[in-house]
Amino acid sequence: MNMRRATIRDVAETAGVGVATVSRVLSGGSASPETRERVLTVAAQLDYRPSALGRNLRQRRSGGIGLLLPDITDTFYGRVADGVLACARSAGEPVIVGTTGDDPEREAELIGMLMEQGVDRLVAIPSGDGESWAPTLRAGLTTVFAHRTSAGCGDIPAVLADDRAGVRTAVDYLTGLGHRRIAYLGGPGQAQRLAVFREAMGPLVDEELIVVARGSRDSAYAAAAGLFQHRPDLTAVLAGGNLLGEAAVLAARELDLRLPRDMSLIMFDDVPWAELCSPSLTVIAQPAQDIGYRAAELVLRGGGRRPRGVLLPTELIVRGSCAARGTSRSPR
Amino acid sequence: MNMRRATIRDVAETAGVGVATVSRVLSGGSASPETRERVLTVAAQLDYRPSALGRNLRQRRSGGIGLLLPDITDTFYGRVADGVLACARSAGEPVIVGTTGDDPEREAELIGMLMEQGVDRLVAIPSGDGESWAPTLRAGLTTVFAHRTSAGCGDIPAVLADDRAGVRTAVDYLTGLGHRRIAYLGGPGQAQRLAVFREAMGPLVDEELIVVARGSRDSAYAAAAGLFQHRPDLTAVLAGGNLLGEAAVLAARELDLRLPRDMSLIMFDDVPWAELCSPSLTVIAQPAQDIGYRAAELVLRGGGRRPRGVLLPTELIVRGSCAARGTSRSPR
DNA sequence: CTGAAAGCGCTAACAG
DNA sequence: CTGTTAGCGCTTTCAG
Repeated sequence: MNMRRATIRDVAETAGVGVATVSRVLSGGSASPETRERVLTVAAQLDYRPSALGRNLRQRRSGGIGLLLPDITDTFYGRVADGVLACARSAGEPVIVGTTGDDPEREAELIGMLMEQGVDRLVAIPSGDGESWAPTLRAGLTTVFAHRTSAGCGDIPAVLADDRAGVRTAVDYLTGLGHRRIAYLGGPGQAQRLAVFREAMGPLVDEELIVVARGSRDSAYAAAAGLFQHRPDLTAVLAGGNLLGEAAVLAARELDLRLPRDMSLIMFDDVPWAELCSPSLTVIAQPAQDIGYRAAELVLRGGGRRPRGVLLPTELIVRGSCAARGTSRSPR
Repeated sequence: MNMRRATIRDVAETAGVGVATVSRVLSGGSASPETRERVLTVAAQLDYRPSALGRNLRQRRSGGIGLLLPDITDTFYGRVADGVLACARSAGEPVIVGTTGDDPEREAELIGMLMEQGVDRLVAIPSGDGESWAPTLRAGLTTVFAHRTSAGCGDIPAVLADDRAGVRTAVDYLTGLGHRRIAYLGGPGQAQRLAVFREAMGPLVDEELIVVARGSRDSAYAAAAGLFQHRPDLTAVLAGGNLLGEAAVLAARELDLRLPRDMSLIMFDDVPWAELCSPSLTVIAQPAQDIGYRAAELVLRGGGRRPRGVLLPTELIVRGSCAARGTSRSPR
C-alpha cells in the first residue's frame, strides 16, 4: 500500500528514454515534441513529482528563502511575513521562518541553521549590526533587508517605509497643533527613525523626552510609564511602533492622562485596533505587506543589478488621538 | 576569498580517518576516545558544518517541519506559529510556513510543495475535510492538527483548546446575567465550537441568531452588521474569534449600539487590544502559544504511541463588555 | 573500532 | 536531439 514515490528513473524507463531527457523536458529544456509529450504523459500517469532533495544536493543549494523577523506575534511583522509568503508562493518557493527576538546572537544562530539547510536567499528584519552580518554576507547569502537596515550594511538592498517622510509628517502635524514638548517612544533597531525625529524637531528636541524600549511589551510599558511620570510637561508623543503605541495608551490610562485632552498621541503603524481604541488613534500607516512582498521579489530576482533597495510611502491617518495644545496640562 | 564550505571528506582527510568515522563521531556513534577527540578538533578548526542537503537526500527526507495556517496576519494564528517556532528552535529544526487562507485547495497545493521538499512532519490548522486530507495521510506525513480538527480525521492527533468548556462557561455566564437571546458569530472551520454552543444553549437556541462568516474581515463585519440589524431582540453575542469580535465591536458602534448597555459581548481569544477597547472586552482566553508548542512537540516525537491529542484549558476573563440584562434594549 | 563502498534523486557536461 | 556518466555530501551496511 505504501508505494515509494516515483523517481526520475522510473519515468525514464517507463517512457523508454534517458533520465537526462526527462530532466530536460521537465525543466523546459529542448526536446522533440513527441518525446516531450511522451515524457509528460508518463510523468502524469506515474504522478511523478521531482524530489527537491536530489536537486538541492546536486545544485548545492536548497531553493527556498529564509525569513528572519523579530517577533511573529507582532501584527506588523506578521503582515510583512504575509507579504513574503505571498510572493514566495507565487514563485513556488518554500519559506523557512525564524524569529530572532531582536537578539543578534539568536539571529546568527538562525542564519547558521539556514546555511546548514542550504538556504542561500534571505529576507531579514535585521537585529545585528554590520559586524554581526559580515560573515553571513561573506558566505554568499543573497540578502535583502526589510523594514529597517543595519548600521554598516549600506550595500545590502533594503525595502523600507519612508520613515523620514513619516516622522516629518507626524512632527509637522503635531507642531502645527501647537505642540512643542513632543516625546519620542522608540523600540530597538530604529536608530534611523530616531535620527530623523531629532532632525525634524530641530531646536525643539529635548533628549529627555526620548526613550527607547527593548522589544517586549513589558519593556515598552515601563518606558512609556516612566516617560509620562517623569516628564509631566510633555504634551504629545510619537510612538515608534504599534507595541509602543499600545504601551502608551495603557500607561496613559493608568496615570489617568486623557487622550487627546492631556496628551496627543501618534503611533507608527496602522493596526486594526487603532480604530477600536477610544479615542481612535491617529497613525502613520506603513505598507507592511508590500514591504514583505517587495523584499521577497528582490531576493528572488537574485543578486541582479539592483544595487539599492526601495522606499515605500507612508501615510498619516488622522483619527481622534491628537488635539490642539490647549491650556497647559493639569498638574499632577 | 570565497572558500567552499568544508565537507565531511575534508575533515576525514585532515584527521586521517575515514568519512564514516567522522559521520559516526558527529552523530554520537561509537568511536575510540582519541579518534573522537581528533575528529572533533579538526571539525572545529575547519569550521565544519554538516550539510543538511547530503543528509536529507540520503535519508530521503528533509528534517524540518511544515506549518500550515489560515492567516499569519491574525494574531491568534501568529501566537500559535510562535509556539511552533519556539519548540522547533529548541530542537534545531527548521520550519517551513505556508498560509492557506482557509482554502482547502490552496492547502492541498502547499502540502504538495512540502512533500516535494521532503518534509514529512506537519503541524496544521486544517481547512480541508477528511476527504481532502486522506491523500496526505496515506502518503505518510506525520501530522498533528492544532486549534481545530477536521471532520473525518478523528485519528489524527490534535492539540485543542477546550472549546466545550469555553463555550459552556461563556453561555453560563451570559445566562447568569439574565440573557436569553444570545447570538453566536462564528468563523470557518469551527463546526465543533458551534455544535457546543447549540448544546450549551439547549432550549434557548435560536438558529436565526447563529451566523457564520468566511475568514475575511469584510465578511466578518458583514455578518455582524447583518445580525445586529435583523435581530434587534438579541441582548448578547458570543464572537467565535478575535476577528469576529473586532467586527462585532465595529458593527455595534456603527449601529449605535452601546456595549454593554445595549448588548453584551464575549469574544473568543484574548488579544492585547481587548483591554484597550472601551469598554474593555470580556473574553475566553485560549493558550495559543501552548497549542503551537505542544503540537510541535507531538509531531517531533514522531508517530509514537500517543494516539489522541491534547486538550488545553480556556479561561473566562471578565472585563467590561457584559452587563446584566436590564430593561429591554431601546427600540431602533 | 574503523574504512571502503554503495547509493539517495537529480542535473550538467560530454559524447554520440 | 538524446543517452551515458559523473558526481553533489552524507549515512549505512559490510568487511576487516
